[in-house]
Amino acid sequence: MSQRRRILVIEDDPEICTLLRDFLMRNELRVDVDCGGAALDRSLATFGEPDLIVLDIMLPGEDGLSICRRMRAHSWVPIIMLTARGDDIDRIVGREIGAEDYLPKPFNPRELLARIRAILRRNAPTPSAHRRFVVADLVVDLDARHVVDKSGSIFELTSAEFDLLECFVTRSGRVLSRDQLMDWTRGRRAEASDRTIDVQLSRLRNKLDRSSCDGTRLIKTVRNAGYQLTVAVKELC
Amino acid sequence: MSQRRRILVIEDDPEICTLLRDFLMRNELRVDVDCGGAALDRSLATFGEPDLIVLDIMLPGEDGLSICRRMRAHSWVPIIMLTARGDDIDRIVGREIGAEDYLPKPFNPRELLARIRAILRRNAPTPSAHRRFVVADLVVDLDARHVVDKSGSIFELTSAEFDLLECFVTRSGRVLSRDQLMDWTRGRRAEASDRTIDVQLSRLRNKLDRSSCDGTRLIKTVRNAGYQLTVAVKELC
DNA sequence: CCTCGAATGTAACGTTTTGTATCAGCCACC
DNA sequence: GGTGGCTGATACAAAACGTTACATTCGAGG
Repeated sequence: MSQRRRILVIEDDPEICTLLRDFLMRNELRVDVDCGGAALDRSLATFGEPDLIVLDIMLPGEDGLSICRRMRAHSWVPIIMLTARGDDIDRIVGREIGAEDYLPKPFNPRELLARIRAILRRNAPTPSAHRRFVVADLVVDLDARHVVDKSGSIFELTSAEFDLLECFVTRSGRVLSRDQLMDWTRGRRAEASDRTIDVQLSRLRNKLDRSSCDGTRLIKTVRNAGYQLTVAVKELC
Repeated sequence: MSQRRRILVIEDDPEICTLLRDFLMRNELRVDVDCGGAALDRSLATFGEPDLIVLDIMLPGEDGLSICRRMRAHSWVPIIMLTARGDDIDRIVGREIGAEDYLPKPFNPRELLARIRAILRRNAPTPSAHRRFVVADLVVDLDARHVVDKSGSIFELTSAEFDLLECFVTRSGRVLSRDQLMDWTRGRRAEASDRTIDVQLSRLRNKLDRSSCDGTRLIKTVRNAGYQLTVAVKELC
């Protein structure tokens, strides 16, 4: 993907804002985050239409539904609404509002990413291939959500394990704290105790190190800081 | 989606109205819903003839039969009548009334869609091809509502199974929640228990994975979120 | 109208995945 | 060597999910 697609996020909760901006930017998307309908208009005037808009339904001032309807009068930029449980979904994705998709809060950032990618792919001139990464002698396929080992045999991880691995692969080299991993894999539904990440990581290590030949640990512990993927990651095109 | 066909629905039950509008719009059709003969005349005057009319036979005021007969005096727009059990079908589709097709209430929205598609195809300026998608080594034909495997042999799915598959194929890559799948396959008559989707999906997986060679599951589970089709989907033209 | 069989929904049970608690080992520091 | 904070591993219970069996519905064909 030579040219990064631009996503505009309209959201008033600063915590979700940073979470989304970080998460999406690490995933090859250009992201503008702003709050409220006025900001949207300003952004459109300055930068033109983005490739996709993520729009919270509950905003101070003009609400998301109204903004969406207003957009639809003159534009068909795909819009994903962040809804609350109980919102009238049919109306939102129907003709009256005209959103392209919706996502009930609280949501997993990965799920939002999947929806964004799906919509972008649908609107793309050429259907884009899977995003795949080489890690040591393994190949991690983020769209198929599996790992291929040196012998070529496919290797399934559980949902949580793969989420973790995805964090490391797309942020190769960085030390990731437990809090960050928690945020990125669960999107701040984080009620789980801190040690949960440790256990998941232990299970992930078990599977990875068993299938990757050389005895070294791919994911290293950084005491008092978190974990770190210590091998180079190369993206396949 | 170069040109959406326009459907006009004349129906007085508001529940069926919203149901049909939502369901049909999600299936690439432009839909106007209105109630009663006067509304029909108004709509014709404003927007011109639609590509097809869905007409309830029981309406307050002028009934569907009369409206249909009146239309036939000057127009051959295809009309599908929604009939009650016991209505005289021969008369309705016969020369006297002249409807193109009929559907007894209560009906499955999907069945209505199939009939609409059939008629639109029949009346299409160019005999339009089936909408077909390649999924792994299978070909999914949305209009024939069947699957063709690599060996070329046709592969029937049950109605509900195909509905599910259609959701995934037309929304490739997205994580689809159970609620969404419920909405899309039944048009918000969702009285069924949550686990129904699981069972249907299990049955679908059985058939798909048995006929698609490579051992991996085409549809993966995303814990706490739903299901996801994890292979690239290419549309055939 | 009745019967039959396929398709579907529901409930129950088995399996996998996940979160938490617990204990043992490690390291830094005293 | 002892201590306390941190981490790894394991066990176990709870939750989510998969699958099967059975009841129900629906439609075809007599």
